[in-house]
Amino acid sequence: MATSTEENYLKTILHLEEEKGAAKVGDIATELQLTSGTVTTMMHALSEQGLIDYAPRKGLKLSEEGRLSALQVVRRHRLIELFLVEVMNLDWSEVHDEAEDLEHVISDRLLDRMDEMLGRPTHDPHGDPIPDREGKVTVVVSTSLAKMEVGSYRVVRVSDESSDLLEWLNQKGLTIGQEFELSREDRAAGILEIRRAGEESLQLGLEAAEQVFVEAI
Amino acid sequence: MATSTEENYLKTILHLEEEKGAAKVGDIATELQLTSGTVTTMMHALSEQGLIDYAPRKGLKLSEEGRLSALQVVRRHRLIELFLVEVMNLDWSEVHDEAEDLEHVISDRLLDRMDEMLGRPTHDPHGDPIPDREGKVTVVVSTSLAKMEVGSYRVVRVSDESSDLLEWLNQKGLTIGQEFELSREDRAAGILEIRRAGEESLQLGLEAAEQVFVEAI
DNA sequence: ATTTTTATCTTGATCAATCAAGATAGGGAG
DNA sequence: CTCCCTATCTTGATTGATCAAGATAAAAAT
Repeated sequence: MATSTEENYLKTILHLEEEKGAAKVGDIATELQLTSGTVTTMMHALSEQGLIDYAPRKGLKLSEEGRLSALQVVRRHRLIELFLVEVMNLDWSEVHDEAEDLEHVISDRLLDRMDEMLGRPTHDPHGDPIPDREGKVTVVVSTSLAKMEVGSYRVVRVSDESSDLLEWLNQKGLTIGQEFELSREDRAAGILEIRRAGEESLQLGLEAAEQVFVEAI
Repeated sequence: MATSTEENYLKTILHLEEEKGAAKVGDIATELQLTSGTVTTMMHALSEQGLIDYAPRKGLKLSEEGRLSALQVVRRHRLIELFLVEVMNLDWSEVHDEAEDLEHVISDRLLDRMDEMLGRPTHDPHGDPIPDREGKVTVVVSTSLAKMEVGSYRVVRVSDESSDLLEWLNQKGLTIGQEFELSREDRAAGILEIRRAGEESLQLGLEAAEQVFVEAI
């Protein structure tokens, strides 16, 4: 139905709606690295197909149908990422781009095989929830490490935007589920210190900590 | 480099060159279900890129570079098919279309993981050879069952053109490596009879037998 | 040698996705 | 209330892939 270009627009709109409450033409353009004129054109096309409610200059939002389509794309993306990590033994830092391409091409049949093989998982390698076939998502409650005070925490999610960060975290063993102690927060210097039993303590910049989401334990 | 459309043209040209000695504009058009005008246009583009040697109205053939590109696409296609059968447990009758899409999208990194996981295989699920990274292929000597006389044979390759036939063969256990006896050839009626120890005998039309390649044992 | 056939080529048009450049509307500044 | 800024929109052009219809050349038939 939707072309892969359209799928990418839908995914971006969903992302922006979750991130900032609403998606604006300019933000979509920035995220997809396109000019706003191009985005405007596509908004008409998506509106035509009933995938978004669009009132020129007033705003736009995903229709129920559009939201479901977007969630299916997200589902494909995250299942593929998990498959690449679990089955193909790729690193969590290198699966995003691959999934970005595969998500538009994989058949429902193959996707279901992956899903089955992985035991109908609910979360991808970065801790993001995998929508089920009906588009339902299990919400993860977590707060950015950057906002936390000294105490004990568990990593529940890491933003997959920066593969450099993912690589570093992986190397340091700070993966999903990992428990640690936030032993020092030096806000002035913008540095957090992390400790784990039997490991050297780690220093982490606030920038990076923004991307790591944890729950208290 | 080449778009996936171009990759499909290259693959088709390679296929026709192997099949009939040379690829003609009209045959490419038939195989890809396009008009010959469209193909002519693409011939200019491929020629421009040095992927084929093209003399309008006189003929065309893959250049060395084009042949290597085509072989890489074939390699991707066949490795993916084998992966889908061996790892994802899909049936050999349903992997062709999936591979057709995936072959243009999968990264070299992921492809190599598959290759490694499968133990650097040399043949796909239909018995077709998988070109190596340099484009070298291990040729399989085999003759169509349709041309054979009464005797003992082993299945070494099956054309993957008809998924119906593949399904039927699979159901009857006539898979790659299977040994059997051609017990009767009734050319007039266009029917062959096949026997295997402890199995009921099978009747196979010449049409179908054309697609099954065997070696004498 | 002339005609006919048929494959191949060319041309003009279309569709999706895009950009650059210029037009416009709506919200805030004065 | 008027002006201006900025986000959004419109327009005209481009690129890749395609088709339909008509032109042409090479081969085959007479």
